[in-house]
Amino acid sequence: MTESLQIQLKKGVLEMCVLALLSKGDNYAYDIASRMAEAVGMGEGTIYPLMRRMQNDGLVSTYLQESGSGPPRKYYKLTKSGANALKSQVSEWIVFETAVRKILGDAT
Amino acid sequence: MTESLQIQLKKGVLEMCVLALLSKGDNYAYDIASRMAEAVGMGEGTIYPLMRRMQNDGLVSTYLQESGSGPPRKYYKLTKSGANALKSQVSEWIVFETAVRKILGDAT
DNA sequence: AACAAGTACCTTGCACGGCAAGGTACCATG
DNA sequence: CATGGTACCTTGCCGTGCAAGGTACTTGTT
Repeated sequence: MTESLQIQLKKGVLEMCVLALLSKGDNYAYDIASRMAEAVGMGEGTIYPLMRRMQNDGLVSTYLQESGSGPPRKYYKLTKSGANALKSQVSEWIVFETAVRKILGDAT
Repeated sequence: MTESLQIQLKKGVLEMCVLALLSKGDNYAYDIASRMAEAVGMGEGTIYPLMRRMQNDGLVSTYLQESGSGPPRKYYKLTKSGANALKSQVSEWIVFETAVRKILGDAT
């Protein structure tokens, strides 16, 4: 029950984090998943539906590239609309985080 | 689609916030909902299932009290287990928030 | 040649929890 | 007696992360 907090916390934030990662350079899902797994414990099964959604929403575009080790990688690249989404999501995040901090108050 | 971010963000955090509010004094659902609605846009329909869950989990206990205006209020009071849950959730939150901040990096 | 292990892609079914909308009932004011 | 505020609660829906499973290519080991 307690560990479900972390699961729930991720919801909504993961997309923003992926956008932020991509803003620093194109990347492919498997690598994104690895980084996110380390940072916030994201599972691999999460990334592919997420990337698909983001592509459908026009936030990213894709291209294939050979890798030398394993199957070809599908790279994701931020679109302008994706960059805008990142900006607005970051500001929403900050508002939210500030509100939470205020509620927690001295409980920290 | 963008507004779903805020919805998703709330998941998991609301329980912690309610615990934090209760740590400052007993309160009843309707008032908690009003405060949370102002702070993070929580809907009223969210609070009752949440309080029920928290009671089932032994995080809060309840008692009734007349109100003079409307039906009697059902006050919620933090249990020891609830106070412990608050502490651990807050530290999880801080870890999480730090991780997110790190990923966002200079995107802020 | 055969096999495991690593990389990299993807899908299916499930569980959780917030929300909108709706409903009940009590009290005061007009 | 009707309106509006307080305060309780339920139902059904939807989004999304997860675990588990599956494919296929490459490299290293036996």
